[in-house]
Amino acid sequence: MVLNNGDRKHHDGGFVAPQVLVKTTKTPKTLTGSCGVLVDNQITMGPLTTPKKGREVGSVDPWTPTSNLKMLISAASPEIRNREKELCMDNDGRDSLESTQPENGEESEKMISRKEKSLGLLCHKFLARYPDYPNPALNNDICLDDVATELNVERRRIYDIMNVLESLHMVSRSAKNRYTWHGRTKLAETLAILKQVGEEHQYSQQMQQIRQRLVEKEFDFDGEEKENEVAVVDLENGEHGQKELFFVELPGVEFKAASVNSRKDKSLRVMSQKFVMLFLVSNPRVVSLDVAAKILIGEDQAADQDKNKFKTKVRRLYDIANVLRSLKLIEKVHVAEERGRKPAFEWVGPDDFPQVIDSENTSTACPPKKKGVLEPHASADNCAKNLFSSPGTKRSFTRHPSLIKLAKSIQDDRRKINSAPSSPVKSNDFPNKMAQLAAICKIELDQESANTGYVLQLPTPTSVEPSHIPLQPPTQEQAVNTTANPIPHAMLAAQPSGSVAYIPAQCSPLIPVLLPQQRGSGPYAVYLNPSSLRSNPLARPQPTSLAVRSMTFEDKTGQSPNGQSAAKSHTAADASPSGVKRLRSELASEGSPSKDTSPKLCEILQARLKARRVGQLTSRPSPRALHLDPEFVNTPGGAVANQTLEQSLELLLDREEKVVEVLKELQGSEDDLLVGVHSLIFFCSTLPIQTLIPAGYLIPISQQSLISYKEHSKDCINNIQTTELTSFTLSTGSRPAPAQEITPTNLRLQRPTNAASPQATQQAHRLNSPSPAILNFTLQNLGLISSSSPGSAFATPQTPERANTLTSPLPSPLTLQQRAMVFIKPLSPVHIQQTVSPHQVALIGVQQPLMATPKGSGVPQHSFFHTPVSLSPLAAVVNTAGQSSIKTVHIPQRKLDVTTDES
DNA sequence: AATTCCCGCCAAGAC
DNA sequence: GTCTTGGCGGGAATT
Repeated sequence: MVLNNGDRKHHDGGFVAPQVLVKTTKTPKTLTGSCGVLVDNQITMGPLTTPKKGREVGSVDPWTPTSNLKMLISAASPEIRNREKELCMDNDGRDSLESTQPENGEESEKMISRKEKSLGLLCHKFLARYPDYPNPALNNDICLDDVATELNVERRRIYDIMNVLESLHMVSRSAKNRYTWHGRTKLAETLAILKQVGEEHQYSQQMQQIRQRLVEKEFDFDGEEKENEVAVVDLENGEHGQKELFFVELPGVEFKAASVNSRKDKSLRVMSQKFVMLFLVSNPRVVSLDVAAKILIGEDQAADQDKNKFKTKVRRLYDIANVLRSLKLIEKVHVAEERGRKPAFEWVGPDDFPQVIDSENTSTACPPKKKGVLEPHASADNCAKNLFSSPGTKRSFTRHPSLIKLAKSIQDDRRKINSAPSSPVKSNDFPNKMAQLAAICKIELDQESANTGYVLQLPTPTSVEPSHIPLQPPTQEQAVNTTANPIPHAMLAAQPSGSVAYIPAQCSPLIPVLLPQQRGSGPYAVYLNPSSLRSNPLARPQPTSLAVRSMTFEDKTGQSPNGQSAAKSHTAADASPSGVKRLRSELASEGSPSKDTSPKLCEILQARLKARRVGQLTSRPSPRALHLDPEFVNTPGGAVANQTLEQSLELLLDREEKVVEVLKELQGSEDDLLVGVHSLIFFCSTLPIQTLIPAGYLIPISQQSLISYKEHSKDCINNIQTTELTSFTLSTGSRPAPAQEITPTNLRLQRPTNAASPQATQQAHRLNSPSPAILNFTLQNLGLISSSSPGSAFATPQTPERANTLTSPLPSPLTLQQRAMVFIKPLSPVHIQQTVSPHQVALIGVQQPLMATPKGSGVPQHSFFHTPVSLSPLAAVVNTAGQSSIKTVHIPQRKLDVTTDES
């Protein structure tokens, strides 16, 4: 009886599936999957044929093989039995999904129909298990295995559901095999953001064009027209809307590559978001499948090869739609057309959401799907120049090969991230790496020092030590003082080589953005602080209380902007307080002896990062955070007031001492200071002018959370020391602000806006718990972020100095600042990857407590994001270019994924 | 015939 | 090697 049913798919030719499935008429696939039992009543067809189901089988004999088999199986396997029970129960309950229970052959047969196994139904069942508005205090952990078992489905199906839910931020991945349920708590925000992004992309217009085209196509062929139309759109949008398409066009390889590599990370999620965007921006909230598919594909491509692509896209769209339907966000409808009716979906979900973000602020992202091969270095340079050189210009960077490369790297990272949901505790890794790092750091430091770069003095190679700097989120007031902006800035760290700019975000206090680094370096993390940007565009960021200072590594190339250099030096000097020395001395063990020269934590960190990076050249820190397509944005950085700088320095010094102490403790306990570094702080004094940001998955981070974080930062620090720094938990589960995607095009939108500040301030004042995402983000950033200030770097190749100093004058006013989008991807492990950062970046590592939950931070008020998995949250603040005031960004939390964009 | 979409192969990356 | 994740598309089920 048993037989393997042939697999249906034998791509290769005959591949026989090892798995066993049971396909009985009656039983739905309950047994499949892990159970592995299988039998088919029928012998199936050869390869390529799909096994027939139910009825057909039924025709054979419903009972016989299957039922018997089942019985046997169940007898043998309690697990199976349980499943069956569960199944029944489920059915009973809600939807009358009918039971697939085999008990009756006949009934089962009926029931078994495909519908019963539909993704929508499955999603329904899944949703029924969790409350729409979960109590954050409770454990909202979702274990995929459990769910799959309970729902009696293959895991594969669960992934589909989770990906869609994740795109709406209804769940977030906490670890391998684990997700955290958020329910609809973030839905409104997410939708608001998606709407904005969609608007920015001008999806509605695109849809119009496509519709027209479709109509036209019927009669005449127009390939060219399309392009023209597209071009028009692009002009308006700044192109980002169409970027995807462009990508496709490029080498032509993209597609292939993509298919090969496939798994473009989480494309389903990206698709899901975009699909939702389409609804949100279209006026009659109706979107037909074909139009959606075309937009999602980038329709140009469609021309050719892409029938298949289109079909595949449509399939996926159905998958997504089914989940969305079960979420009651859309409904299936049909649109009448000349030729008949076309399948379409209508949005029935919430229609008005608080407009959290300014449209301008939002950024758009493009999916990085394309992974074209790019030229390595050259492209990187070009990219930097082209992209960043002129802040004002908005071009679609996506097309640039270098961009593609970036996208690719991002994807890779994402993939890694995704695939490896590492457990939260990766601290283990650190030790091993550390040893290498030390050596590497040394070498690199030496080299770098030779090169140029550090504006700050590189104290000593020894500094390599992990600089753990306690993050202190500057209090709001502090932040304000320093920057004059109530809101912290976001900063972006870029690698030396890479181009990066920071973008300020209005929406959320902090928006971390990860940028892919071009060269081996990891992605950049950027935090934007909307308010800060606004407030003082010119002012330079100061190292905030965070005290981390950025260091520039490298940079041979660029020269830092003049102003920056001065400022930098200044800060550097200040920065290195006695505490630093202490650190050094302690750290000295690792590396070269420390000197009196004011070593800075930042330097140390950078060095470390760099070293690490070297060690991990291959594995770049991933820009995990980005889900969406990466896009790049140019943002002019704002300058931060210098005045505040000094003040901030003082604070910094104070904190440094604390940090030092902490570090000491850590060393004592840990092999490596770096180990377990969870939080990073980046300061960017300098402001990068432009930023490239990959757009992707959006994850909102609330300013409030940031704020709250700041408020508590001190406490946290203290706690950290005591608690081992375990959690930097900023994140408390409060609602994050929505993230936006940013596209390069958006950049132009940017405006230096001082006016906005009031809002920002208000927001800042709100207390929100920091979103956990932020923490995660930060962590990621650690590895990812390059200290170099992209903007400045790119914009001004010449700025070696900027890197070092906190201050870097921004050539351009803060244009971008306003909004920041964040895409957060859940990272589980916190690896901090160090990248060489040309610019100043301050990182602070806090040891992660293994498995420690975020809540560790002493801040009671905030409930942590409960993370099922313990991920250590990282907080990072980055300043890149310096000018912008220092704002501290803290990101709580463990996973992230998000990228944001903004315009 | 067209639409819908289940199913599971298989690649990628983490262990 | 195993396991997790998820792209992908054949082709069955439905309409």
